[in-house]
Amino acid sequence: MTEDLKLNMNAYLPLRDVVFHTLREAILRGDLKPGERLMELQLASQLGVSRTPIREAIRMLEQEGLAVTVPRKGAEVAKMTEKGMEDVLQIREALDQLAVQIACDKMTEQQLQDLMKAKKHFEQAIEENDFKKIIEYDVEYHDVIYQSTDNPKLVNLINSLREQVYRYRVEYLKDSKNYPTLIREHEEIAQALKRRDKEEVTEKMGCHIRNQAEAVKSIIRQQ
Amino acid sequence: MTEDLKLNMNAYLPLRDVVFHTLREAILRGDLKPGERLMELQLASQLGVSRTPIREAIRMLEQEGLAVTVPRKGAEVAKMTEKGMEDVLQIREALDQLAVQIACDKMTEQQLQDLMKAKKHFEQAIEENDFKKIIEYDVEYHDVIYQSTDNPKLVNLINSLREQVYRYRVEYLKDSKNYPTLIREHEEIAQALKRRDKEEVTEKMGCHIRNQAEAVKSIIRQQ
DNA sequence: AATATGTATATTGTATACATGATGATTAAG
DNA sequence: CTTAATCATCATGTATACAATATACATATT
Repeated sequence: MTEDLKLNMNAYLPLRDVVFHTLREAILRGDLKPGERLMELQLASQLGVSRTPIREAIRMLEQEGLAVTVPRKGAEVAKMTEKGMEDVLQIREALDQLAVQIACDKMTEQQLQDLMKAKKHFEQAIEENDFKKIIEYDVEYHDVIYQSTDNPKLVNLINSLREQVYRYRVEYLKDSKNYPTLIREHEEIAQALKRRDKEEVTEKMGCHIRNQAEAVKSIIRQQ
Repeated sequence: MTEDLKLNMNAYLPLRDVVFHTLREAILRGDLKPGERLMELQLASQLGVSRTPIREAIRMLEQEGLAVTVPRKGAEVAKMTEKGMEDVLQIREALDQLAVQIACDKMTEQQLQDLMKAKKHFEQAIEENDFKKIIEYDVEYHDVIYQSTDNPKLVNLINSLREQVYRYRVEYLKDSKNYPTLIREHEEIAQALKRRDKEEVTEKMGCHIRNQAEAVKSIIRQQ
């Protein structure tokens, strides 16, 4: 709550959208922590806008699953239980597997190259121990796969599920003992995609998600 | 637009929620048609509330995928293209298959009985040609399966996908030549669930969704 | 005739005022 | 000292007022 949130006013966008993106980022970064209250007046004065765009942004966060509001009590940043995380990752496993299966059919040569590039950058970032880049290229690696499905609704859905894991997964990516596994899994998935081997890639993606699930759940338990 | 929308004021809920549910129902019933504009002032006067709850409800509809807004132009009921429907149903196939797979493990005897009951009611409604009940028990049949997964996030997700198909699927359910197939598929799925045969139930559910996909797509083409 | 420009009007965007309900502290009763 | 009641305060819920922008139509200019 002590953060000084700032708006990116450059865009010619309704304030509600700017506020929405600002709050969303703050939640994903962990600046706004799970359970923290989202008080309209306070946010309004911090961001220098009125309550109206704040309220509308909160409605949007709500539907994204990033905020929860109790009528006449107010909104707070959504908390994630271990069970909730299990539920989310169960869905993500299915959708990520769907994504790679489609990718086997639709991925272009260009996209395969982009995938290899993201993979390589990810490995370099790990060597350099550049935490920010590790996250960035991990996200990009998966993005290439999602984009190749040519199904925007699937991409949106997975992204909104990813957001819910994101806040906790950061800890997982900070722990260097996980790196060898991650590199290997990315390699295996990429190779299977190159061979367009649906069965193999489905299996490997399943492992990849399930490993994350275990790690993230143990992080939640620690809290 | 000529409809007289009415609010269910009985509930002790913020107006935005009441408005949200009202508009959502109107969209799903087809009273508000795809592409129809959602004008704040007009809706506000029709529903007898101010613009504020209308606006917040629209933000919620937006995130549900039932409305689309262009900044400074306004909101309209989301239109669904054939490609969009394909995309949605591709996701639904994966998630409905996930649901029945989980159901194989978790479904209780009670839930199996509820499933058979919904199936029987569905068949009766078809015999009586009671269109409203046909829809009602088709929804209930699938709901029993979803509930048995014990994964509320999955249930929510599938429901929001279902809504997007709903408006078009109604035509499919009106066409009596589809009934024998539907009855058979429900029977097959129920039997496979009873035997807790994951492979079989996955396959049957896939067929069920893909058949719907074809039908709904042809309905969209006709428009 | 075609394009550009101006103006009116309708609609959305934003701020603010007022109403209502929740929360917590204080006080009175037991 | 405990408990219940009351009230003050604060946050949310809702309505309305005002500002900014888009749209359509009329008019002018080339």
